[in-house]
Amino acid sequence: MDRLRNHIEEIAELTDQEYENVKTFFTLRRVKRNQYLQQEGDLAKYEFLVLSGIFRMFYLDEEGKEHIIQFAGQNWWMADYQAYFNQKPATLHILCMADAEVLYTTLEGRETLSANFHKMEHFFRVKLTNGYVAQQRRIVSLLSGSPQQRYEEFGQLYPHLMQKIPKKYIAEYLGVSRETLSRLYSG
Amino acid sequence: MDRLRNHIEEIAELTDQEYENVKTFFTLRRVKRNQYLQQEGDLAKYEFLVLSGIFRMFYLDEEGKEHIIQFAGQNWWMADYQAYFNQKPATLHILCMADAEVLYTTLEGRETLSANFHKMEHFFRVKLTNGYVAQQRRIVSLLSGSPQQRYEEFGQLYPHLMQKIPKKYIAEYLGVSRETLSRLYSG
DNA sequence: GCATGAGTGTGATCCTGATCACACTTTTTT
DNA sequence: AAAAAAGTGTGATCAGGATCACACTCATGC
Repeated sequence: MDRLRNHIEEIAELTDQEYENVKTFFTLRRVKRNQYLQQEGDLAKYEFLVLSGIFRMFYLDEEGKEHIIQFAGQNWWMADYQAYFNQKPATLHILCMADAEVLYTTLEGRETLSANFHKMEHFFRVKLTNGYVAQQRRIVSLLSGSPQQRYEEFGQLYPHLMQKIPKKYIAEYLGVSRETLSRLYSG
Repeated sequence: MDRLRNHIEEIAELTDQEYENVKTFFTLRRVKRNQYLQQEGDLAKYEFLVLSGIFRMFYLDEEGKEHIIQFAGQNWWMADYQAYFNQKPATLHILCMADAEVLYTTLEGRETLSANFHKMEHFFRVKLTNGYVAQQRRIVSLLSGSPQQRYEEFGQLYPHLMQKIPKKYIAEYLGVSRETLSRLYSG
């Protein structure tokens, strides 16, 4: 279970003792394909670090259409953060797309770790920074790019996801119908 | 110039001595309407905390069309963070829309403050958290909302900006033409 | 205070991408 | 191995919103 340690130490080195303490805040959970990690309406009590497998997090609109906010593969963190940070019911679903293992923690865990270990606060800040930048880039892409451009950009940023994930869902991530996406390369 | 202190202390209390040190990392700059704080191609050396005035940050596409990533009013932080964190040339423009005062700092400033003061790392983490949540919400809105819904949501979230900012730019923020936006309420 | 430019409303037309429909393939499940 | 379900390609049609054009109002800067 040192995968957690390796992951953290990409950003912040921990002593053995520190790590022993840190790891008590995380719990392992195995999830099978098509299981929900969270559904709309559930209290967003946890956030997840994906150790293996793939997830998608999406908003289900009034017409029952999915809009994918995020995919998450190995070493990605994932939560409906709006709900999580306010400890409110989630508005997003998190669904497993390939058998997975995740570590989960609570908001209290995150905040306690941040308060007790400057290193962990640093770790979370850096992670958040990266996430913020990725989202800013995505907003630019959604506002200004054609479906074509968005698709190509996705392929460049996430080549591994491109292979593993059905085009259908990539379309939902890009905000384009699957038919239109299909015509981008077959047409 | 205690506006900085007040702003920080909404999240982290500082001793006088700490604050004296912290403030040396910030510099004040006055900016007039229609001045650029940053243009595409400039090294993204600074990030900005707006003390007064209003800015817009936008991407200028190949056809010369603006796509607004963010507005920033009092107490908002703003930068082309993708460029800033990598110390690369900016791809976004930052333009003053109403006479303003800003404090600016450098990436080195941010990182030094974070390393030297756990409190400041906390401050930045909390700020980033809020920004991350706001962006996640915006992505949901862009993916799933009609222009109508996006417009209403904007009005609810930012009533003050709604009043002060020409509709034209709100349209650019929402990813809708100004004509379409106009017809949403006049039609 | 006048002139220029910026912002806005509104009609007419166009076009990109959504939707609908269906056939075919591949993967999962039992 | 068969059956069900999920994913994909592609044609036909539709529609939401973009674009173009122009008139009018309101700031703003000289």
